[in-house]
Amino acid sequence: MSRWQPDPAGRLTKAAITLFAEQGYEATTVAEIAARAGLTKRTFFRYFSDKREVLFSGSAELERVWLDGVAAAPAGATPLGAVIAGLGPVAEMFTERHHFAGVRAGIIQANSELRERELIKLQNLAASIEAMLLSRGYSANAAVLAAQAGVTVFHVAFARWVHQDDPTAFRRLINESLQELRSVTAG
Amino acid sequence: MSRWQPDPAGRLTKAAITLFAEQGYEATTVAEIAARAGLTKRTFFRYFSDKREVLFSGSAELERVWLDGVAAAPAGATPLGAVIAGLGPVAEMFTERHHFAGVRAGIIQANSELRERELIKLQNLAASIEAMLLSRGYSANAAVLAAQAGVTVFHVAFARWVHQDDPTAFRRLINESLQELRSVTAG
DNA sequence: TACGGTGATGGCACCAAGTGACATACCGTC
DNA sequence: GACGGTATGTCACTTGGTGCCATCACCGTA
Repeated sequence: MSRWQPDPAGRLTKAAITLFAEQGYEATTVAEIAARAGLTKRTFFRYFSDKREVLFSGSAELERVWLDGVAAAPAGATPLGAVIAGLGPVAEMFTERHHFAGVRAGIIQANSELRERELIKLQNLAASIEAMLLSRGYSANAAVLAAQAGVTVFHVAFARWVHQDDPTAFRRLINESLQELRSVTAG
Repeated sequence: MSRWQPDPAGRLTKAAITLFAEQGYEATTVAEIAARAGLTKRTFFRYFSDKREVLFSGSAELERVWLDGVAAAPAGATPLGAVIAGLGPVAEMFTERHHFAGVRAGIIQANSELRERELIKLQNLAASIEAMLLSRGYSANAAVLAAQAGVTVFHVAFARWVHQDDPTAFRRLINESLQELRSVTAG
């Protein structure tokens, strides 16, 4: 029996999602997750700073893809235009993960601690986007609001996307949310 | 020495804020807060569901005042117009509490757990506002986005308000944030 | 004054999250 | 086959949070 099995973080994540889906987040202990992955509680906390974080390791990839997309937007774009343009690659990335995203979203929605963590991830994302917009030369005020508005559009569209069947609908839902935000703020 | 001193929740809140400001949130234990208020850890958790909640008991009042303000908006108002109109009474309410709000905001900003709790309070607020907008007859799509946009405007304005000197500037900052959101989403 | 009922508080045992210190196993290299 | 670095395990400990029951203060009543 080898102590050194490959991809410990991946095994822990898989074990955690299985157990959370089966018996709920609160009813699952870290020791249980670790045991299922053939590891110990102490090792779990070497890979994830806390119990919730095991569900959010993917947020780094979301941030990277989105920021790259914003950076690649045409120079003449409006600030919100650049943020929304960055969601193109994001929508592609999520298309293949519709089922997983649904399972994960179900787990998160069922627990308030996990919803808190999701919100702060989105807020950190907004802060990164804001910094990116500043580096593109937009004003500080425009950067704050465009980043917040963009994250709101993403959040609303994402919630709708996981609750319906077509995995390829994400881009359309983003455009719809954007138009709704525009019509609500117009005037 | 009477066991029954008045306003236990208020004493716990005051003790908590003092200790958090002095030595930080993490370095303060619940037992310490309770002892300072002349109570025990067990009693603390009878008044607050967890350690963070001691800083957020005021959010119920914010929600009540804001919702009442939305309900009192003229019938012909746009959804976002009604939400922003509801911020009038909110701005009045906060004006007298500028110093306290600043101390509290400093504590919250210094700790990521507390920022998480603040974000979910805002999100719950948005959900309540959304329900209120639905009851006023707006469409579901408009209600979601107007509630989100209104909370974003409040959040941005609040953050600016606690970082400057004039306690009466809240209403002006709300209007500025709203205009910035409008100009960012225009087009 | 005595009495009993009600509700708030204290005390205790307990579980789970999270951390620090140290021991131990694996892996490559020489 | 010895060696050093890195990942893992073990153990002890603190703290947040909860269930259970005892205890105390208050209040009405006789």
